[in-house]
Amino acid sequence: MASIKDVAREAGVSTATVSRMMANKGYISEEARAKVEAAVKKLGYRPNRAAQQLRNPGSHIIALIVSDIQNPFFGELCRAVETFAQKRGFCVFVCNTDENPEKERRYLELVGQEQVAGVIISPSSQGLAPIQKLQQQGIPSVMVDRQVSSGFDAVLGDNIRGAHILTRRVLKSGYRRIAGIFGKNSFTADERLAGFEAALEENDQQALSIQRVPAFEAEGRKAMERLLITNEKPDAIICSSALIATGAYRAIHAAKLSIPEAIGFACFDDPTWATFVKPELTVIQQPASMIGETAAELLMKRIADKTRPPSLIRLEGSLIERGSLR
Amino acid sequence: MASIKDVAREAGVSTATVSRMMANKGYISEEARAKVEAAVKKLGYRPNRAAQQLRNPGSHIIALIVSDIQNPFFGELCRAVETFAQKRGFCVFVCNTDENPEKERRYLELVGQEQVAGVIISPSSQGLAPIQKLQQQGIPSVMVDRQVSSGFDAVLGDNIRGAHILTRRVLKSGYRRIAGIFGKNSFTADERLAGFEAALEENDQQALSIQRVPAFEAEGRKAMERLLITNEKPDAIICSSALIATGAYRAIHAAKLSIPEAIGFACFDDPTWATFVKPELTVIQQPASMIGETAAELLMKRIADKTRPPSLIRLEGSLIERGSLR
DNA sequence: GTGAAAGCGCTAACAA
DNA sequence: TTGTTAGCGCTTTCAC
Repeated sequence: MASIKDVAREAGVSTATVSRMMANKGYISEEARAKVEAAVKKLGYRPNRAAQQLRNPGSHIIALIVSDIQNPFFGELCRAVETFAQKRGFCVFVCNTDENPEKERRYLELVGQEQVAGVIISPSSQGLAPIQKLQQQGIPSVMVDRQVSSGFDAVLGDNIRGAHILTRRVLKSGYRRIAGIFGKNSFTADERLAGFEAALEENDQQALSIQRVPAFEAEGRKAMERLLITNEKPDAIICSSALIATGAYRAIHAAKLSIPEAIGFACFDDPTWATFVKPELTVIQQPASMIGETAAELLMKRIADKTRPPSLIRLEGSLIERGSLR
Repeated sequence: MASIKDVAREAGVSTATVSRMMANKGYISEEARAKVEAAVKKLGYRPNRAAQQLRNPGSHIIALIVSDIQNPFFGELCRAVETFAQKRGFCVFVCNTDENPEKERRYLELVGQEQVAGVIISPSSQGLAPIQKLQQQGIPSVMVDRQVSSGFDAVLGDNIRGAHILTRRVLKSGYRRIAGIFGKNSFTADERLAGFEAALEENDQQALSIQRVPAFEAEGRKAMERLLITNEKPDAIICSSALIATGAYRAIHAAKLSIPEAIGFACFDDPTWATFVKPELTVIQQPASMIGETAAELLMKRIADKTRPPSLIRLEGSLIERGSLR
């Protein structure tokens, strides 16, 4: 790999001139410029980033650390972040932690070393310490989807309100034996559960049953099956995520229960299959793109001004009424 | 940020000793080790990657450049690559090009500068030049899902054979007016089309109609609608991807055509909704995880030995027979 | 408008 | 076992 010295020699100028020319800084005679350009081309010279970074730390890279790259929510979020960042001249590196705190720690450390301009992260519950370290290094960061501590920038879905709205909608249809299947060890599931219970309480109701399970399809199915063999069966179900809903729906289907008559069904997220089943599913759609874009924008602001006070932004999802509730 | 000098001074040793200690190289007395460790902790010292990289180029990062991070196929592939790479002590940065050759060029250049250990890429059709540049820089790379040129490592789905199998299956059911809706400007769609036509020809048939459209749901729907208003309607449809199939299926549904009697339906990919519709969809499932893992493994091999001859690996998908064909 | 030279933080000979 | 030193490739004064 040709270095700046090689170019300087080839062009018959000093390295300083080459450097100035590469960075478009300072004065350069047309003659020198032409010579350097020719040499650069001839040698296929590309400045060494490591050396540049050693001299002037910083980069135009944003790290986006997500907990599950296969989750369509994060897919949509990634895309939104990317699009916004590109517009501002930043590139995005996406890292997948698989909800694994150890991987998360590794990636956080890695991006710290790589001197990224900022990081957007959906932190695991144990993620506070590494993020604080990031702050200490002076690397701007914003959390998305989950908040592990206040005092940092964060962009979240309004889970409580979303659950509240969805639950009220279920009640409005006259369902009274309402069961919920919610994720376990999950920030969003906790919030959604809180909204669910609050809405119930405000209407002097209480949940028939609340199942908390790992957010996998199989678990959603098992939970639903459990619900279906009890003496007092639920007449409506709320699921806290698409994966859980997928399993729960299959169980209902297998039991040949008619929706919405025998049982009402509603969930968070809006998977493709929601409009393929009959009746179609009533859901709270998460504003994933909006969250991503907002987070990217917030990060840019913090990069520009590290002293601004942290903001917490809540973005509302929308209730999409289809036919799975009476 | 504390530097190695600060640590050396604090510990009362030379920078060389600190360096050796950080890298676990060479001999260090217990005493020195303890002093350095204390100083490191006290100062919160972290080696500067840029400086390290300047001295010893290279990293343990793999770049995974995908054309559409929202596509579940790539989601699954990412995860597989990640899992394999982590096992070998590598981290993965995922970049999303959105099928945009300009973004692709930028990312390829970026990861070249960042001196990643290797790159796995699903290249756009214009992606040859930047990849060759990568090779010149000596950065190992392997292509997945698409091949833009031979002479490089590549791991691909066996699209031709997959389409061949699927088409034969359609023929076996006695369908004879078979139409195909295939992606446009797409390597995989081209291959699938070739397999489709070959299978037809081998059975002395020919396609009733071949639609080539951008791979979006709306386009799939429009193509299907077009097919449905012709005089001679197809009695079976093959779609080259999930997104196209989604739209096509909606059009069939809207037209109240019964599957598989009035019209047979089959497609590539295995979206969640494939088992939510009745009858469930017969599909060719792509071996996304397998492709990802194989690509990661191949990349490791090339990193270890840059002179090995390039391999081209074709991985078969599996025909999943459900009820959408007679 | 240009060049000489110092130095970013680190590592690897080599000498002690 | 440890320290001294040179230098990785680049940018940036500062003097010419």
